[in-house]
Amino acid sequence: MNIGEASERSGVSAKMIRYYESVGLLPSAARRTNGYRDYGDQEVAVLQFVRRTRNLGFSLEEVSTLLALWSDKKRPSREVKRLAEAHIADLERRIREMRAVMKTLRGLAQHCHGDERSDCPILDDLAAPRRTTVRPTKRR
Amino acid sequence: MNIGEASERSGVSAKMIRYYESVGLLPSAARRTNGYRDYGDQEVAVLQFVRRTRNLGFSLEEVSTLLALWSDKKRPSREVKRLAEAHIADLERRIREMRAVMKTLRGLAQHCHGDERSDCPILDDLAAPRRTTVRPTKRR
DNA sequence: CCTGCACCTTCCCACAATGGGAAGGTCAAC
DNA sequence: GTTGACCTTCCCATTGTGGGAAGGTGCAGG
Repeated sequence: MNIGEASERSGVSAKMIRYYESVGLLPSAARRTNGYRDYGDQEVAVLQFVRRTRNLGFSLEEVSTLLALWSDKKRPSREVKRLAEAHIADLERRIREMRAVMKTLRGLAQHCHGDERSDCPILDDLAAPRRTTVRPTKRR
Repeated sequence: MNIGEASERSGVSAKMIRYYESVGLLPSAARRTNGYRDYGDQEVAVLQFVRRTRNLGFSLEEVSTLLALWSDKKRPSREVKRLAEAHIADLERRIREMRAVMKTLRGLAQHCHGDERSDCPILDDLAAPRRTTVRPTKRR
């Protein structure tokens, strides 16, 4: 089947399928005589795997690792689990950070009238924080 | 003072200070006769405002708006509050999404032995999900 | 006076992952 | 044969940040 149909079946855009191939996440697709890429059910299954893994927030780097583990029938499941748990820990860390930011923002917004008046504790605090503000954190 | 000192005092890297200027977030800095940028306490205060606002996760676009509101003494505080609350809502949405993903991942990881054995429900599920998986969501 | 070092300048490159779009080839249906 | 829906590759933009090159400046010590 053509890339369009593979895209539709897998839920991965044609653009991304070509991109994944170009960066080596996927093997080079078979080509027809006219130069068109040619996909089978096997390839669509891989694309779906990629899409689902991406949907869970894994980076392409991690997807690549998971694809390798997937095709390695003898891999210890430990490795997969470790990857999943590292990802969970990462999500937890990011949520904690976002929560801290929210807390600060809520505190600020609470004291802001939010009406016609011009005095605004939010801006005042951004200009010179009264240590209720969260500390900077590594971004990712 | 030179850009290096302004950077140190504000916590914004020299690289970023130049970048912010280049994209119009900040006005062009004054220059010495030798071409070096020259900063005063005023400018450092602005840089600190930017850094703090960035630390709260606002985009440069939003920082720009907040800077404008900050310098407009007559703005209604409503506008600032609205921006802050929109940002809070955005954080909430993203946290909800990440939580859903975490739930899925925890469920998968739980059923994976994580030892020498090779069978792994995580990979199995990525290959063909048994509808405990989160649905795709708009990324941002 | 020269040298070295720390600073400054601009400019280009890279990242991660995705979309937009141009210029051109192909194929099927009408 | 033309039209329209595909496909191909290639380049550009995004967001925000850092790395690094090539070259100018300024000061301190010899």
